[in-house]
Parts: sequence; structure tokens; C-alpha cells
Amino acid sequence: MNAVEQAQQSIKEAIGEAVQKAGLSTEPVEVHLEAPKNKENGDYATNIAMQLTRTAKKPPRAIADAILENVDREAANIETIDVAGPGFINITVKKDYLQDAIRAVLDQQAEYGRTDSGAGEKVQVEFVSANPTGDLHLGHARGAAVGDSLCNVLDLAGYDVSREYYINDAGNQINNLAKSLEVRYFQALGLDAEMPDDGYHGQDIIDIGRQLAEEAGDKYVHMAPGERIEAMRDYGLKVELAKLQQDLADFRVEFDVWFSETSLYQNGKIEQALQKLRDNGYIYEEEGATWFRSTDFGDDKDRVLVKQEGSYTYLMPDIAYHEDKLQRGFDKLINIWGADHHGYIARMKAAIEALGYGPDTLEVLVSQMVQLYKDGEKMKMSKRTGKAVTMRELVSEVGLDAVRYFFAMRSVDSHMDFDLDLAVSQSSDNPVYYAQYAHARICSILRQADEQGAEASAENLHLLTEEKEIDVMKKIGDFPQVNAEAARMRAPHRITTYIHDLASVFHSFYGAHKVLDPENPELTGARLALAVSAKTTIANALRLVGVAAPDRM
RNA sequence: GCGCCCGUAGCUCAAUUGGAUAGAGCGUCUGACUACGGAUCAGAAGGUUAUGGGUUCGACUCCUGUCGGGCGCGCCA
Repeated sequence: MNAVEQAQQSIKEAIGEAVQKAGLSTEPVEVHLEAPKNKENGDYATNIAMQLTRTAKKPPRAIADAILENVDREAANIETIDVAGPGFINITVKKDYLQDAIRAVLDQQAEYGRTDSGAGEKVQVEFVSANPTGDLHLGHARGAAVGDSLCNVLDLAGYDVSREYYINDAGNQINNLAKSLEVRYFQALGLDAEMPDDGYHGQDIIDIGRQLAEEAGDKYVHMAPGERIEAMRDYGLKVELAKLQQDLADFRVEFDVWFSETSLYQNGKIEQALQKLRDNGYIYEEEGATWFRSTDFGDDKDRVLVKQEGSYTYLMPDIAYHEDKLQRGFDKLINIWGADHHGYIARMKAAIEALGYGPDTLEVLVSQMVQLYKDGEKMKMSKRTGKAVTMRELVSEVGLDAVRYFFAMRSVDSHMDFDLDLAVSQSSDNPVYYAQYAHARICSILRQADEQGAEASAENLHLLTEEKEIDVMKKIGDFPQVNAEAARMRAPHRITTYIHDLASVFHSFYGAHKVLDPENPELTGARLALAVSAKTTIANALRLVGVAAPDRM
């Protein structure tokens, strides 16, 4: 438990005991503390008096007064406590405990912020999982940024996280890739060939076709069509996959597992999953097809798993995939899907239940649409026509840090407009630089401190009593809980809000007080300790959202 | 037609999941000591939270009607 949590815990206990002593409740009460938005309302507030109106049968303000009379201020380190508004109890605490928060940062360094609130729960997060049939585009970039940030947040909050990418390397879209590549390959050799209607028209396939022609010459032209399409498939998949992995690595996203859909066909997992559903009684045959009775779990309609002609629908291997995940021992599965797949959630959750797992085992976060504007016009994101802006292009135009931060700032379920011109032209005004600048600024102070022979020291932290100093200390002390809450809510965007707040209180402190003062080495040492703690915390928070913390800008 | 998501400052987005005077960035306006980095700081203006009703001590948040926008509704993936 960190310094801030301890301070809060002792307040909760003191108030809880006061409730008992005042005879307001016979049973132990859960005291909920919140940080008021308005500073004038103290460090903490609780609405316990309003909540007890029913059981205590007294007006909230009378209850609050009774609590105040019985609370042990000493034990809870309380400076002032009073009643406000309809019955809020506002509390100001003595600030000594904040020194422990600073010591914690100096001590834990890159690990500062870690909590065990996740209690080691095994969580698997599957995200991006784009078909290996073309370049990653804008929507994938958002999914990648949010997914990776969420994983970092979960990890720091004490969850046992695994990042996974599901490779759709079986099925129609791969056949289309093979056919499209075959055409491009022929064309690269100067031969006549026409793209199928449902082919992939993107530039990337043209490039791969040319590449193959250069590598292999006309080797495949004289091959039997069946064999040739197999070769196209293997080659296309290999190249597309390598490209995906490179793009994501360049985006600072690393997956623990790349899971092949084809493997499910090869090792009998699909048959096993189907059999399990059958055994559990959710399978029936009709019109020559095999159906899953997903309506038993709230889906709109039942779903076909095996088509009349004998092949599987997309859902079937996906069910087998999720069964495989759960067999691997994960307590919780989190999928991040694009908004265009939201209609798929009900049937997938139904499948999880039909397989015998709890309804909350699978959480699906829907990453809403990103609308791209350029030259004041909407741009359509169509993979088929190959007109979509790719993730790679976006990064090269806007910059990696800005793109990661920009996507991390928005909550997943908000539809967002991405104005490309604005992002590029105003890149120096991007909020990401505000935080990076704070970090670089602190680094600069430390370089100068070094020249002057001044050192950060935790010896005299009690000298930090200015309001702006307290603000910075409080904000730094909040980090572990902010992260734990972001993890619990699956809301990594809260980290960027926090980053901004922390940078803001530091900039404000910097503007009001001088860190380096040769006349006063004790205070300088303490302020340097504060600056170092702020720097470490900013760096840790930026790392969560995949953004660099530069020493110079 | 049905389902899901959304509607908050001029623009892009937040709001501790039902709490006090709804907050940030951009943009606009006014200031900042030849001092540790002005990519900063101090301050101002800007709101009937799309809209009507309901639930209660209290609603941006929950229920419901309406309007507007996005996405989905295959034995495609």
C-alpha cells in the first residue's frame, strides 16, 4: 500500500469508527472517499452522511455533525474537517505523508505506479488482428494504440497480461489475396491478366507481385493452376505478415503471441469446440446446415456454423479460437474490435456461455470509427479500393509520438475526427509536446544542477510547503491509483489526462519557484528531489501510452 | 424496420460511473521579471450537457418519447 492509499485508509477507518460511536449504524459501513474537483472543498470528501439518511433516519447535516464529534482526528492525520453543502464532509489532511510519495518514486524509479490491484488475474488482450491482406490503416492504428496502452496499464496495475494477434490466414480473404497476387504477378511479367471483382486492388499487392516476379521470374507461370495458387497464397501471406509485424513494431507494439487460424484446422480444435457445443446441447441441424442456438443467450438469431456445402462459417473457427484461449488458463479475455464488427459481439459472447464459461469472461471493447479529414474533406477508408490512408503514412506525416498520444487521448467508444492537416500543421502545439517539454525541461535543470554540484536529496522534504509544491507532490502521489483505476475501467485515456495534469502542475511550480538556489542548498536538494520524482512519473506515464520521454527537444 | 454506439464551449475531446460552481487542448482576448528552456506561466471570455417527460436529497450520467449522426443486420470474413 502506498503513502496515498494509507492516508485514505486511515481516514476511512476513522470515519467508519465515528459512525459506530455516534450510533448511526449498527453494521460496519463502507466509507467512500472522493477527491473534490474544487480545491476549496478540501483534499477529500465523503458523502457518507447522505447515504446514512435512510438507516439513521436523520437529516444528512445532523448525521455529519455527529460524525465530526466522534471522529479521531489524530489517528487519521486530519487537519480540518467540516460539513458543507447538503451534507458532504470535507477533509483536509496534514501533508507530511506526501513526503513518502516522493521517497517512493525515488526508490521505485521505473516501477513507480505499480500496484497489485489486478491481483495477478490472467488477462489476454486480443487486438488489431487485421487480415493479412493489405496494409494497416487508420482504424487499426487506433486499435493498436489503445490495445497496447491498455495492456501496459493492466500490467502496471498487477494483472498478468498477454497480447495476442489472431491471424486470419484461412478462408476466403486469403484466397482472394492469392488470386489478386497471381494477377499482379502475371502483370508484372507483362502477361495478360484481369483482377477479380472481389480482389484487393491496393498498391501493396502490385508491389508484392512485382517483387515476386523479380525473385522468381516466370517460374510459377508454367505451374499447374492449383499449385500456383497455393504458392501465391504462401508467398503473399509471408510477405503481408512480415509487413504487419514490422509496421506494428515500428508503432511500438509487440505481441506475445501471433495465433494462426489455420492451426485450428490442423490440430482438430474446431471439431473439438463443435463437439463441446453439441454435448452442451446448443447445436441442431436444419436445411442441411449445422446451427448454433445462440438465441438461448440473447442473440437476435441462431447462427450457422457449418454450411450446407460442408465448410465452416467464420464464426466456427473463431469459437474454437476462444475456447483455445480459455483452455490456456486465462481468467479474462478482452477483445478490441472495430465498430464495424460490433454486431458480432452478441453471438461471440453467446458462444462463450455455451461453452460453459461465465458471461463476463469475454469483454469486447469497440473501437469506434475514425473519420479522417484532409483538405476539409472526409476521406473514405476502403481497403478494397486501396484508397485508405495507411498507418505507416499517418505516422510518417504526423509523427509517432503524436499519433500514439492522440489516439490514447480519446476514450475507445468515442467516434473521432482526425484532421490530418491540423495534426500535421499544428504538430508543435500537440498536447503530447506539453508533457514531453516538461520532461525535457526537468532534464535541463538536472544538467545544470550537476554543473553546480547540487544534488537531489530526500533529507529535507519537509521544506516543501509551498502550495505549488504540494500540488506537484499530490499529483505524483496519485499516479498508482490513477493507473489502477484506468486498468479497472479499461480506460487508458485516463493516463493522458493524468499526464497533462502532472505536466501542468509542474510547469506552474516551475514558473513560480526557482529550483536551483545556491544560497539555499537544503531547499535546492528537496526541490531537485521533487523535480526528479516528477520526471520519473511523467516518463512512466508516457511509457504507458507508448510515447517517448526525451531529455532534449 | 430492428440492434449497437454517439450528440457536452466556435472546433476536437474529458468529467473520479449518481455528487458540490460541467473541465482541458486548439482558437480568441489581456498580461509575464535580460533569472534554472517562452514548445512555458498568470488571467479573461465562451454552456439551458440535442430536445420533451420521469426516477430522488441530488442527473451529462439511470428510465422513456422525439430529433440528428455513425455502424451493423449473409450458410462473407
